[in-house]
Amino acid sequence: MIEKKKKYHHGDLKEQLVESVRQLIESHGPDGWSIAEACRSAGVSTAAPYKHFKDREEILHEVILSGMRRMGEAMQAAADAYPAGDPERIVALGKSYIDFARSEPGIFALMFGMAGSRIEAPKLTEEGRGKFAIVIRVVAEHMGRSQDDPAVNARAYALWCAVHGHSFLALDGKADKTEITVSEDDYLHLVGAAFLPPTKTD
Amino acid sequence: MIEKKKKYHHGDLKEQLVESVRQLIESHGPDGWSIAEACRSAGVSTAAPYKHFKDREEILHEVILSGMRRMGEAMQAAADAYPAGDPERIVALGKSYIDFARSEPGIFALMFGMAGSRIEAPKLTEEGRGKFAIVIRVVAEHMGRSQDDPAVNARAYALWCAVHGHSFLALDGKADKTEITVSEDDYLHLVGAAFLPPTKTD
DNA sequence: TTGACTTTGTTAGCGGTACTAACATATGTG
DNA sequence: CACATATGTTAGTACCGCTAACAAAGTCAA
Repeated sequence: MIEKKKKYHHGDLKEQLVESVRQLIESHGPDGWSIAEACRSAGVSTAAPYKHFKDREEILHEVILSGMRRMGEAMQAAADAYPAGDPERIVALGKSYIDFARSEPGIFALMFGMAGSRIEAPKLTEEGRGKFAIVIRVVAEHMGRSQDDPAVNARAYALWCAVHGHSFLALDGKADKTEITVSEDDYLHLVGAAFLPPTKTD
Repeated sequence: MIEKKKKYHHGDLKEQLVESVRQLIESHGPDGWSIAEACRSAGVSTAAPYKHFKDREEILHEVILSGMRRMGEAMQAAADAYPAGDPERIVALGKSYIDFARSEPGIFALMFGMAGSRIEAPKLTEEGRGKFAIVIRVVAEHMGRSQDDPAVNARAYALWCAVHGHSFLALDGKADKTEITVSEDDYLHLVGAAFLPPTKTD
């Protein structure tokens, strides 16, 4: 019975490299990784990755993309946990966003800080669009309006910004250690109430 | 008449290196710079910077710090352009924030994306605190309450998050090219009105 | 089965980068 | 002027991204 007999061909190198890089990013920061180090942890030579990726940036894209998919699933799950119209649904959606940022701060920073900046990756922007679509849909259902309604769009965007802004500021300790006294839960409810007054019935 | 006769001593290397790095960051992205390249543009050897900075990170700190100071001044100037209580004052403050993010996207990303992450720089967090203090003060004056009032704190924080979130999302083109239809001006007024209702008089 | 083709590894090496050590030159102060 | 200090240089180390040339393993049809 060969458990992990050293094979010449790794068998699953591409995915393992992505996972190794992900771990390195979480433990040493968005820039605290190298192809060489990921290779070491995967037990292959430093040239091996180039059979699967064009360059460093392409590896990073894959890592970010996997993060976006995880985040999208978390948001979807959070929204599904409450019925349409329940104000807590919006709050839960925001919480899932923030929770992801807190549990995977390195990837989160890369996803939205654009690390290398000016990344021209259609797949990434497409994934981002998909996540905004979730917010749009939840807001539309909450307000009982069409997803195309400008008011829905504006409020969904405002919610996104408020949640995203808090996520970012909370990460660096900007929110904890300065003079901010409002709790996260209170903040989320304040924001939800501000942009989605429950009196909306027309 | 010696204009720029090659002197052995540069005379102002420290500041010029910071400026060179700043330019490189704006033209090639937050990670698109190297000490070597900055040295080339300053006309010195690659070892020269180490007489002024401990390492790469310390150079970056200085660059980020200078950006924070510029941003703080811009915010202060924007707030000073309107009298206390004028709702446009809040909007102008938010605009100045966004304008800075747009005019210096590279530095902005580093300031809040924490690029290298986990930067333990008291001077940086202190500068950040100072900028939040501006918002607190403006909101307190607007609401006619003390700066210590929890309601002031919560609203100031919400405004900060909303503006910061928009700045970040707007930079990567996430806000322009997706289905977001609300204009920036409308967004700012919506946010301002949501958190600072003009009916506040008690 | 076998033998060609493809895939996925390897080693060796190039050029670029951060940083250090040892040395050289300018500046300022008694 | 003499000497200490500040600020530059050259030379060298170690690491990294990436490529080229080669080797082993998997695939598939005759």
